[in-house]
Amino acid sequence: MRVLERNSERQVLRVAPLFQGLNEEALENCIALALRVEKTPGEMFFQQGDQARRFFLLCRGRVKVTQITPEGHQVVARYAGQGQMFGCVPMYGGKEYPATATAVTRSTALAWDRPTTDRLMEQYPRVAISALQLLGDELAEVRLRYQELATERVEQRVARALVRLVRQAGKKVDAGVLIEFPLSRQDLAELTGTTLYTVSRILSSWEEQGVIQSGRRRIVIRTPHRLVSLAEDLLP
Amino acid sequence: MRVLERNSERQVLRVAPLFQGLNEEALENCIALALRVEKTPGEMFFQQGDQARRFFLLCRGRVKVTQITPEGHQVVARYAGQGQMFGCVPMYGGKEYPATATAVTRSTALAWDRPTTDRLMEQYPRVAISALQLLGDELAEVRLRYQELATERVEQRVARALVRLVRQAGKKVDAGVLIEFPLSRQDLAELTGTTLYTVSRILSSWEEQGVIQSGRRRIVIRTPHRLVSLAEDLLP
DNA sequence: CGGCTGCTTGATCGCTCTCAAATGGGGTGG
DNA sequence: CCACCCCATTTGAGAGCGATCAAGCAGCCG
Repeated sequence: MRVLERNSERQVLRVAPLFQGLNEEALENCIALALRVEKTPGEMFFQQGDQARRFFLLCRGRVKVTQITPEGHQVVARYAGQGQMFGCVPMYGGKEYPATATAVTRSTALAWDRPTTDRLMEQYPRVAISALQLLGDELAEVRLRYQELATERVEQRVARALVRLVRQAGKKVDAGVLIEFPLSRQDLAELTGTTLYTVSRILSSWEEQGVIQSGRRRIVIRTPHRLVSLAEDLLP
Repeated sequence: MRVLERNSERQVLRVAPLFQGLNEEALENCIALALRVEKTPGEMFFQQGDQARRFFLLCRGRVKVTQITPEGHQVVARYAGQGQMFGCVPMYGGKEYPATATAVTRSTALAWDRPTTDRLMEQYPRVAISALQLLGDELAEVRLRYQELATERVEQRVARALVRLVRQAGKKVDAGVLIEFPLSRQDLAELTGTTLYTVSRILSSWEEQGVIQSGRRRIVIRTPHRLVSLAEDLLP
């Protein structure tokens, strides 16, 4: 059992972007230096404001990354999936985590502490290069979402968010495509910069039109192409 | 003259975050490999969609980085100042520039093409580390602005934007603090995700209250502390 | 089966966008 | 040096998107 888990983690790391180009020996070395962390839904890997001691790579599950303002407004920065990094502040010298990471499904991650991180990047420059690339991609992603938030209507933003979630966590079921982790209206609202009420109204209207089918913290897209045209703001 | 310019560029590079920790010889080497680019106000270093051949480091002047949506809505990502990088896509392997870079004052930058960039990062790992850090800082900055856009009112966002601009481009004059490059209401609107009309109304109201004094593409903050409390949403 | 938690829906309000028109400052060309 | 024109800005009026508040509903877990 223990060994099986270790092996599946190895599989994830082998294809994780961060470790691309490393040979088996290097990979083994990285794994050996990692700490294994497991969380159940609702548990947190770290909280906003904590000392940033480690960075994480998600092997299994789904992690919600959120930020909260002094006034108590919460926004969802992203949902991280298998093979993605989160809490990567230590890689670039930040002191505190600027966000909270919460498991939304049972999740296991590998974590490296700060000195180990530095050592790895020194020893395997490819890792630093990959990190640079991943950070760049993330920057582009956030910029895009910023632009959308600044210029698009709520309905379109919600559609876009769903399209993205489908791409990274969609699972075919007979009724359509299911987003395979619990996702409330509140979550969607915090992901798109609106309120739970508005999201609820939008989803209700889509349900009437047969675009989706939803339940409590559960969404199935029945006609993905229709959702995409909503996201692109094409008139039906 | 030529030599004087070269020397001032050297000064900028010496303190630029990207090249921190490099010795004189390494610095000279970097300079030697760079291309010098000069632009007058309104000219562009590159446009969104162009092949990303080089990355830039601004030695003098001010550069506006903008993105435009398919529907033609423009947003300002940031204003880069002396010593900052822009167009750094090549550092992390992107193909096209995701934004346009326009000089707002007479500007000179040094630029490195893609192979040179790779070589520099290989030869001087500190540069890669610094780049990682700078990218990380920028990511945090964008995330913050995203959060603000999602949760704050327009007036507060405009106040925050002005506070930031004062910090990075404020110049003491007898009437208060001047933002030392031309900045229109339209620019401010695109920087804060609102319209030129709303910005105009807000600035008019602030002018009435004596917080600022403004003219055409010109803003002086008379009472910076009042602006800060507007940005933090403290009641006066 | 009870209660908690998430969801729906109605009513209302107000911030902000939109469109229209006028104003004015500054630079340019004669 | 002056006049003109362009562009940034101001201001008003109106509409509407989406937030807010208040209730009621329903699935699900213990």
